[in-house]
Amino acid sequence: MPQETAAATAPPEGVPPADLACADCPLRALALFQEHEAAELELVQSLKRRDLRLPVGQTLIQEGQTDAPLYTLQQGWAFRYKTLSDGRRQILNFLLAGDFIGVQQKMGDAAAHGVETLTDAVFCVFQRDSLWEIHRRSPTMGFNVTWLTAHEESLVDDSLLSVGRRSAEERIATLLILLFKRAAALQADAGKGGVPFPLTQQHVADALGLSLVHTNKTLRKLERRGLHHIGEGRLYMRDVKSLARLADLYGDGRPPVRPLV
Amino acid sequence: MPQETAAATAPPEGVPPADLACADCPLRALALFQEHEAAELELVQSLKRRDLRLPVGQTLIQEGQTDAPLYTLQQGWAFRYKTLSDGRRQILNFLLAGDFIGVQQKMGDAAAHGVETLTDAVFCVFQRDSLWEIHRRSPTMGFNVTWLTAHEESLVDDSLLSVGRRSAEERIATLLILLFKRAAALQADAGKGGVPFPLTQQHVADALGLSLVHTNKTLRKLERRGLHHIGEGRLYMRDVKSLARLADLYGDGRPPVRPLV
DNA sequence: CGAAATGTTGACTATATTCAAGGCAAGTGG
DNA sequence: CCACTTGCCTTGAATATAGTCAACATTTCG
Repeated sequence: MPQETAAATAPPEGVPPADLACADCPLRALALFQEHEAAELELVQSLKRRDLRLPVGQTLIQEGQTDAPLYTLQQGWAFRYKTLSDGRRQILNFLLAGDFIGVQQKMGDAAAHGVETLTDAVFCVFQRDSLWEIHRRSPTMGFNVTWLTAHEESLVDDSLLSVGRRSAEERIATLLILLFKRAAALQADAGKGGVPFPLTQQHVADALGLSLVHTNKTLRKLERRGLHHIGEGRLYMRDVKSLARLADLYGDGRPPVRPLV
Repeated sequence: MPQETAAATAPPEGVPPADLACADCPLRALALFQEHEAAELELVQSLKRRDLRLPVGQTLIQEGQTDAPLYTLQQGWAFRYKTLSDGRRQILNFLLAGDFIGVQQKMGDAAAHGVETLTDAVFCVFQRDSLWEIHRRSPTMGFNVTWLTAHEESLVDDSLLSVGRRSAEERIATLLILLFKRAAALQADAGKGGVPFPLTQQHVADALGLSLVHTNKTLRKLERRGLHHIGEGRLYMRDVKSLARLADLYGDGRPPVRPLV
């Protein structure tokens, strides 16, 4: 991925918006995404305000924020999270390229969750009322938004099953498999040479409802058993079968072809 | 609630469909639900196939089922769940009157979760392609479906926070408060005399990712402390403040006014 | 009235947390 | 260039929360 060594120094946004037209969005070339009609692309294009570039570790949406716009994650990784007042944090799900962000805090409501970047990232920004405009002007795209929302819910469902009913080993195995599959679907080589893995162990712990220490020990155990390897910010699957058995996951698990807003 | 002693004996469906018109649906009288235009009601009416009555403990949608229709829960309680192959079960969320069911298993996909009744219940049945028809024929109702889906996701988000980061006591307190608020919003008296509580301790355990025994002990502890009382299938709040402090919940938490499909 | 489901409690065990300490790599500033 | 800090990873030991096992009480229901 020719990710520019983009100024981790440049503070908030910077960079002139050499925003690509939606029709030329490189994501659309991927088999993961549906083809959309010209009219639909024009609609999306007309609602898009600009690109937003954020460095690693920045907050895109603050918990409790009231006026957040809508975004599509165009490049990079991020995550949604909630925290308790004493600081305990739960990561709700990870966001990869193509994920649509902000449907939850509908109406003038406060965002019930925060969003933070895991890598340098680029977002397409839509104004707040675009959600309604999409439905009004294109039933198809409206349907797609519903689809994306339902799909994201099913990811959270999966996490809840993990956190509620799987052991630490099983949770880790599940997370590695699911993230690998999602990341691989965004690459041409389908993950032969590993996939990017920008999470720290703290992120893994916060996503799985485990402590940092226990996460570390479990991760090492699986790695020593030869099930996977993490290094230099990449994840390599060494024994998918064993991981899948641990995770109790079946099917090819290839992410379904999906719309892109 | 004039719930007929409906034949728990009558096996699957039985009962002639004395189906009420959507416009006369008693739910619409509640302040919890938005007012809808006549055209919207007609649309919903035209897509509705029939009423479905199920007794307690019946499966509405089986995990992995492929052809499930859409439903609106009209009366009674139910829940969504997932299981691992060795039987461990996680309840994803509870369904109360007005909840829309089945958006997740979009397309010809298999349902990723099951749905089971907690009480005798009545569902409005919509044919499979209604989801698209709703979007096509009414942007407003399409938007509403997106809203409902996003809203349900935010309930699952809340559960995930609980199960991932709250202690057993805190989880129970959170569940009691949230369920109480939802149930109270469906009653005229807003829960002064308690609300129905059809869950067994096993359901509570499965929703919170706890064992049955530990759930029992924690529930008893809170009850002995005078925070709540459960009896004869009803839940009474005795000390909402203490519960809310335990749960780390703020705001009036009154459920938002919502659309009804 | 007996069977089955649900609720309750105590004793024991285990998984996961907390505490503590140290290593390594990268970035910062003198 | 080199101390120094900071963030992330790693490990061992002590502790605690929650799980498992077992038994019995209570309620529901056929």
